[in-house]
Amino acid sequence: MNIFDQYLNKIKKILLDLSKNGDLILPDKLDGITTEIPPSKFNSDISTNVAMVLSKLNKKNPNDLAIILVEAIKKNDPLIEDISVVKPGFINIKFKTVFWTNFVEKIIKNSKSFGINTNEKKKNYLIEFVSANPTGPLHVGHCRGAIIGDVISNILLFNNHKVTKEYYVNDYGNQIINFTKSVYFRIREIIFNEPFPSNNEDLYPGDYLINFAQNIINSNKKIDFKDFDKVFDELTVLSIEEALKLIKDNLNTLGINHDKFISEKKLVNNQEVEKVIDFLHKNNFVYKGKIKAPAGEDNNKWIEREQLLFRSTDFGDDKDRALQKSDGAWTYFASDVAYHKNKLDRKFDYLINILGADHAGYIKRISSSVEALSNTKGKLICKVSQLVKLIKDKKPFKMSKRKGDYITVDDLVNEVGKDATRFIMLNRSSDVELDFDFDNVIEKSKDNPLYYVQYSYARIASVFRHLNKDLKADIKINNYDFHYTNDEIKILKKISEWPECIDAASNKLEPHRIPTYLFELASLFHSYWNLGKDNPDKRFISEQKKITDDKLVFLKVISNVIKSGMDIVGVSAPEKM
RNA sequence: GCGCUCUUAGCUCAGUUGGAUAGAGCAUCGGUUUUCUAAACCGAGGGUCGAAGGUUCGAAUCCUUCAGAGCGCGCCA
Repeated sequence: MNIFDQYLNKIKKILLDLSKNGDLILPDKLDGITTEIPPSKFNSDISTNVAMVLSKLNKKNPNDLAIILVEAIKKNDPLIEDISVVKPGFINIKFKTVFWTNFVEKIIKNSKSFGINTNEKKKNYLIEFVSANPTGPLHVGHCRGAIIGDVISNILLFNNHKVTKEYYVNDYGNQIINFTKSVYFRIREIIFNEPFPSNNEDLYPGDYLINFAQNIINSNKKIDFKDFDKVFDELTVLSIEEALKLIKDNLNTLGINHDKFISEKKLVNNQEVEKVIDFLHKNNFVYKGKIKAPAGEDNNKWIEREQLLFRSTDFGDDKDRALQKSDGAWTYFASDVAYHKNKLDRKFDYLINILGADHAGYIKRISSSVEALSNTKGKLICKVSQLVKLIKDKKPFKMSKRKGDYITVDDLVNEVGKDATRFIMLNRSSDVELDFDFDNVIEKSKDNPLYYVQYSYARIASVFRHLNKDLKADIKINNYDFHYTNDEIKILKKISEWPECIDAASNKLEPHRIPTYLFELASLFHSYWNLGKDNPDKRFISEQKKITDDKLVFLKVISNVIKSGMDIVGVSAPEKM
C-alpha cells in the first residue's frame, strides 16, 4: 500500500497511452520519473516531476507539457480533488477526503503488511557485524556497530528478505596466544599465589580475566596448570569459550542474537586459506613482492621484505596487501579472504559488513578480494559506523586502554537501559560521529527522542484503556466512511510515507531513518492530541459511539506504525508510562 | 604524504537516491493544564548549506580545487 508507487504506475500507464496515440515522445526507460512527497507549504499530497523530465525530448516547456498531462491524470480519477502545475513544472495532486478514508480502510485490513515493499524481489543477505576479538567484554566502541547491524537485519527481515546474522570469531593469531597467556597468569595467581606480571605490555590486564580464570579452574579440576606448554592448547579453547560466553551475554543485554559464529581457526585448520590463495594464484591475483613504506612518516624502522602480496591495486587500493608473514603464518587479511570465499560459496545475493571507523581503511582491500573471487562488483557492501563520543557532565569522556578506564556494554546498559542505548545509537546517520550524552539519555523529556516516541504510543494506549479495549487486538471494519479533517490528514500523510521510509532504509541500509521517521510521526500526533484541549471535536472519545469507533481506527493505524518501527529498532513500546 | 568520513541556524543534527521559498530538536524569549497522560503543545527570533569554480531547465546533493575536523595508513586483529 504505497500510494507513491501506486500513482507512479498510474502515471506511467498514462504516458504509455499518450505515446501510443502519438501525443507524447517517451525515452526508452522511464527511470527519472518520480512521485514525491511535496513540501508541506504546497497543501498537496503527491507531486511528480514527469513534465520536467520529458520536456526536453518533447521540445515543450515543462509548464505546457504539464498542462496536457494534468488533463490526462485528472480524467477517470474520482479521488483527485485538485491537480495543479507549479512553477518549474511540478504537478501537484491533492486528494479528496474519501481517498484518505479508503487509505485507512485498506491499511487496517492489511495491517500486517503495511510498509513492506511487496513488489521488490526478495534477496538473501549475509550480514557480518560485531566480530570483536574473543578476548574480553564488549565495550562502547563495539556497541554502535552492533546495533546498526542488528537493526539493518531487522529492516531487511521486515521487508521479507532472508538474512543471516554472522559473527566472525578471530580465534587465531598472536593476540589469542597473548590472551591465553594472560588467563594462564591469572590462574597461577589464584592457585599458586603468584602476582600477575605488571611489566608485560602484551598481556591483557583487565580484571574480568580473574573471573575467566576462576571459572576455568572450577570446571576443570583435573587439569594440572603447572606447565604452560602442556596446557596451552586446552587452555586456549577454554579461554575463548569464556570470552565468547561473556560477549554473547553482552550482546544479549543489547537484544542482539547472531545466527552463526564462524571460527577463524577452523577456517585455517581446514586449509581454506591455502585453497583460496591457490585460487588467487591461478588467476594471477598474487605475486611475491615488496611493499613500500608510506610517504611522510617516520620510517626508520621500516624493513622491506619480499612476501606474498595480493594485487589489490588492480581494484583501486593504495598498495598491494600482504597475505603471509615472514614466519610463514597467514596474515589476518589472508584468513579474512578465505572467510569471504566461504561466504561467497554459500550463495548469498549480497554480503554486508559492518565495520567500525577505525577499520574503514580495510574496506578497499577486502572488497577488492571479493571482487577478485566473485568476478562481480558490488557483491560486498561495507557500512562504517563512526565513533561514539561519550559525554558525561557536559564533558567528553575519554576511554583509555588502561585497566578499568573503559566503559563496557554492561556499564552502558545498566546505566541507561537497553532501549535508550539502542534508540540513541541509531538516532544519527552512521556516517556521522555521534554524541552519546549520558545525562540526556536518561532524561525523560523531549530531549530524549525515545521517550517522546514511546509517550505517543502510551497516549494512544490510554485512550483504548479508557474504553476498556485492547490496543493489540485487531479491529474489524466494513463500509468505513469516517470523514477526516485536515488535522487528521496531516498525520495520515505521514503514515503514507512509512513505506517510503522503509524502502529508503532498506535500499540504502540506513537504519537511522526509522527513529527519525518515528520522531516526526510522534510529533504530529502530540500536536493533534493537544488540539483536543481547546476543541472537544478533536478528542478521541466522543459522546457519539460511531465517532469514537471511527477514531479508534485512526489511532490503531498510527499505533501500528509506531509499533512496527519500535520493533524494527528493537525497543519496547509500553502502553503505560 | 596518502586514503576514508564529515563540514547545513548559537549547539546537536534531518534533508527520501539532482527538484519548489533549505527543515527538526536543544538553547533564548513569550504563552497553554477543572479535559483521552503537560514525559506534551502553541508562538517568536535565528541560514552566504565550509570557500571558489564547473556540469544543467534546476545543486546542500554530482565533478574539480582549496580550507578545517575526525579516523586510519608495514607481516595487530
